Amino acid sequence: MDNKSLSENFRGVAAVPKIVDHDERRLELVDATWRIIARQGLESATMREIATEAGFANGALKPYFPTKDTLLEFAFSHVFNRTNLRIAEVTAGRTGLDALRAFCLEVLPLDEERVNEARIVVPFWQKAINDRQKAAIHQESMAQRLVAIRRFLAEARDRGNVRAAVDDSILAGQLLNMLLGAQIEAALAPEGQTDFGHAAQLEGYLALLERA
Amino acid sequence: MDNKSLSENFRGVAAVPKIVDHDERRLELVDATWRIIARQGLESATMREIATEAGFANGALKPYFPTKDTLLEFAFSHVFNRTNLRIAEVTAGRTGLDALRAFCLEVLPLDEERVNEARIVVPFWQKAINDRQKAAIHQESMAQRLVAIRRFLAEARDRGNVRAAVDDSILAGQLLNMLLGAQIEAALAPEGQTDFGHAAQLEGYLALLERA
DNA sequence: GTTTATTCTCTACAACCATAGAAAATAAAC
DNA sequence: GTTTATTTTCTATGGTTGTAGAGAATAAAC
Repeated sequence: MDNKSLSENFRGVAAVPKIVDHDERRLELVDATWRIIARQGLESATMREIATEAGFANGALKPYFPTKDTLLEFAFSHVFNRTNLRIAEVTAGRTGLDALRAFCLEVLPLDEERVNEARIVVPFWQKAINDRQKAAIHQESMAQRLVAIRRFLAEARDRGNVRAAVDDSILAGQLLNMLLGAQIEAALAPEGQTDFGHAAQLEGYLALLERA
Repeated sequence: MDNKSLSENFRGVAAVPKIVDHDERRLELVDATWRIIARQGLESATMREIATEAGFANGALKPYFPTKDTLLEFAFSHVFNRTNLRIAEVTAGRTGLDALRAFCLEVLPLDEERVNEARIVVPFWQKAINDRQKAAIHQESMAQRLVAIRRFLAEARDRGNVRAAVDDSILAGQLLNMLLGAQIEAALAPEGQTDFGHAAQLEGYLALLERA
């Protein structure tokens, strides 16, 4: 009853009026949640506030998310998935250092949208510290990114573009942590600031890989 | 009346009984807060819980911290100060890469105490996103650390131990972000895990600096 | 023991929260 | 218009929180 899927909603046989696409509505609600957290912080993301932001009254959320925790988990997952999709798009067709650069430029908080993403992710981390399920969401994404980075590094090494005398898995960990740190810096910066020198840090790091 | 300082408390002249050292009590309360956040997370750090953890009843905190926000801000500042003091101790008498290594090893979450510190810092970041005053605490500490890192790098360069063709201020930013990222990884890891390969990442990074 | 200033406990309160569910509104099908 | 299943509003409830303040407990000084 709760997890109505797309196909169930569009049953054209029975003469039953059904207007809302549940999956789509869930995304709408997640989007409203996202906006509130980015604008006013996690503590303002109450069920009432989310409902209002999405244009509904208090109780309208329950048919789509049975509890607040369900909603938040879905929302956080969605942000990670969206970023991962963007990464996949941007790195498609690229290899080696070129792909690695595109990957990092897509994750770094270089514009307002990704600074907002950082403002979502940091509250998520706080929740994940004491919630194994949320921590797993993070760890899966990170593991996935580590694999991608290592693949790009291996390609770059084959081509002679990476000569660093340091193991690739260590380099990948360094880079991933740099990206996480950049998100913290961006999330804590005063409203409106978008340049933190992160692009230069990335180029500098790639230069280190080539020369050493 | 609220901000009684050490000196005011120890007035030996008037015949007034006064038992509690207010400054010391504040530290006790901050310590209790610290333990709760490390053990159960920020959301469990209610005034009641903190009072109980410190061995008092609900209302006993108010004479020492007028509001919860005052307490939290003091607590977070204290964690930063403690870390900065440890850094100062450990780097005293060292210079160059040697000092840089000691600095990083002191910040990285390499043992349970510093993993707990990470579990304090991440919730702090979440609060700081929408609180300019708390964000300033973070930014000051980071600025201070950046200066220290740059000094060590300059010393190492003078000695020929750093040959990277990348500006020192960029290197410092990279390293600081790596350290922040490491704290996130540690804070989100399952209870008890203390090895994340961060020490190897540090050695790898220092190797990059020497060779490039 | 009495006095006295301080410290702490305890109860109370108003605000806010997530959640539940009854009732109203809605819109397709006939 | 009527029926019908769905969607949404609205009100209520139980729990938790930060904060306030009266009173009890405490311990030094005499």
